[in-house]
Amino acid sequence: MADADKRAKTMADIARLANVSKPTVSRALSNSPLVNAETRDHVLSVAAEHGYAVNRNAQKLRHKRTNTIAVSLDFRSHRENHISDPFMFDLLAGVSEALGDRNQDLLLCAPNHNDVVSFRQILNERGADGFIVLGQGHREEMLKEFAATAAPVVVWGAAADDANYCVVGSDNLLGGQLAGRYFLGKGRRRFLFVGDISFRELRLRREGLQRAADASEDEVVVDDITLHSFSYEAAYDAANRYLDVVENRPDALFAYNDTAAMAFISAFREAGIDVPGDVSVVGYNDIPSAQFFSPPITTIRQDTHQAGHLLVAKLMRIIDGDTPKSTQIRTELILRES
Amino acid sequence: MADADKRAKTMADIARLANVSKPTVSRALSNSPLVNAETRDHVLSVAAEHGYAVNRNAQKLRHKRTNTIAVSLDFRSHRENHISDPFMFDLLAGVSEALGDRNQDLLLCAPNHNDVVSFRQILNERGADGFIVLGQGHREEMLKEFAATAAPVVVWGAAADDANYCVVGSDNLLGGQLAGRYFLGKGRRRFLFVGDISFRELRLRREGLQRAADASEDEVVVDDITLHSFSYEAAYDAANRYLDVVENRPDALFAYNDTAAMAFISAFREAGIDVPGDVSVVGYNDIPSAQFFSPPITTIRQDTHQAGHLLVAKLMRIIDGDTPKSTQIRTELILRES
DNA sequence: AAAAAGATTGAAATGCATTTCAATCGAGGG
DNA sequence: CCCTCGATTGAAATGCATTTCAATCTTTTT
Repeated sequence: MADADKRAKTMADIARLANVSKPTVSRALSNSPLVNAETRDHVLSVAAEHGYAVNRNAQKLRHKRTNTIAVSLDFRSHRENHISDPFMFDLLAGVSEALGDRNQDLLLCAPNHNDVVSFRQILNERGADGFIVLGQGHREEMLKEFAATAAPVVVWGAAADDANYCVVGSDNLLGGQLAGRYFLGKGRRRFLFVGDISFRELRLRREGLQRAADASEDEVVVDDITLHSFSYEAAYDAANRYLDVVENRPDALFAYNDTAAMAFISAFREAGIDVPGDVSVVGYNDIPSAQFFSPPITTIRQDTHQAGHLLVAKLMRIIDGDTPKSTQIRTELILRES
Repeated sequence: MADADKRAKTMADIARLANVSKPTVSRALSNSPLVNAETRDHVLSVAAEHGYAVNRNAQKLRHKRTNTIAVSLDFRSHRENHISDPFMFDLLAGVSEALGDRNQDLLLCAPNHNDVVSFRQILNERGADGFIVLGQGHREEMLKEFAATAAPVVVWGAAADDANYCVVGSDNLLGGQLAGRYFLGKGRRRFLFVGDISFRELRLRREGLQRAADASEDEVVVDDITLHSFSYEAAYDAANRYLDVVENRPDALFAYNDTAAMAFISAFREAGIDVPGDVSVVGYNDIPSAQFFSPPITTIRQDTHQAGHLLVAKLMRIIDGDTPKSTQIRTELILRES
């Protein structure tokens, strides 16, 4: 408190004030056994008294490690998505917590371009040790190239068989199977899958649904609607166009996320189709509004907390030179009224 | 691509490869007029060829500025809030975009403790130029102390008259007035405000509601329910307890956010009270589920995009030594069915 | 043609913390 | 009593980019 001088204190200042040398201060602060206990306590008290804090940039420059992890989040798709999907926010919260536990800084990035150069630049220029990529996208090839530049990276999503990078994601196949079994249990036999299967995650959900259908003794058909936008409106429009042309209406609908499920339910009801009377519906992600929608939506929930911790744990191992395997997180069906 | 050497290139490497000195490389990269155009192009091409990127840490060390802004976000209250309020996510998206535009890095922080030391530490140790505080809280005193340490900080919320720091926030007073006038227009005369007025923002919303009531020619009463938790359940329970004891039921309800509005509507309906027949309801924030709730909720929307840009613009001015005034953002009533 | 002004460039210093390596001191061994 | 070892400490080097200041080379001015 007795600091008239405005300039921030440096380690040299503390050294002078404590009558020791810079290396001793450095060692005291890092709790090195190379410094006498008394000396260390003295230095620490002087440092505290003057409110000294190490200059992280100098520290990062000297160490080759920055203890900073870049997290890329595609806010644009969030905005586009009229009814925002809070799922990514939960994931971000999980990652933030996990990084905090490990004393790592979180650099939040919204890359302008989805190319290797942009990603590589973030790592190099912004000075991050590793990269966590959240948010789906058609980026498998790009990420493969990126990982090939020896970039420590972990991705949220679904792993390709030949992926050269580590992926943490939902058990999409199981998610689809859970939905399918739920439908079968309700006596449903005409499934409809809504989603763009050019995304691997969604293709797997579709595949899980199919497997459940194939496992049934009765004949079960699975129809598809491909959506090319993530917005509520796009889903709503697609639902209406579908209702105009469809011959045999489905009695079960599995949507790639809760937003799309809501859009379809609204369109169905307006067309006089009852949910859950005529059609059973299952969504994905268990976003908060799912439980307050009318009817409350049966959906697939993922453990975002676990996801955040896994993403971080794996990335740290990669940075340390290890090559951890991809993993899928806990995935469960939340039974509600749809 | 012809780099067998794994070690990242330094500026000295590029200087040698381009047959110039380090200062020339530095100037070429920063587009300084102090370097000949031809020389600059040559250096740039050599740098690009070898995939060189400046070491941001060395750069930050040398400049006194880090071009990094710390953003604190209280994920805990987000988790507590059972139905998550995507509002903060929107705000974060706005801030992220605005920082990106200005080429500033975004360091996302979830401070463990709400004390000056923790906040100061983030600024000093993490090496950020300034601080954006998102998320409400009882922190006015702490932030005052924090700002008094000459910390460049901008806060999302409501400004106290004697605040020594810059605040950007909703026009809460107007928000309350809009709700009140909406009720009056529907012939409502018994208002109920739901929220904890120990938070300045909510106190102002309550005050706006009161002013609208006072401006009416008829007699209008305003009742209060104070919630001490932000969760959906807490609001739902409070609604039921209220219904047990209340003598004269309200005919208009203004809730501090959309989640609480939903909880009250659910409780009211279960008690046989019709919304909007018996009671008109206005929420706050216009979260996505507000429009899909049954009935779709009339609510107060804030321009989060503008908010993000304002927060950043003001912070940059503070860092440059200016002292911008606090501001309120656009606030409007979204008419729906409640 | 000499002098002054301007354009380019580089050597060395700087920012701050960490690390290497050598120096010092007292203790235990022979 | 001399020597070696361990403990403790500090001087100097290091990491990388930027900045100051002086040096060199061109032009322009008179």
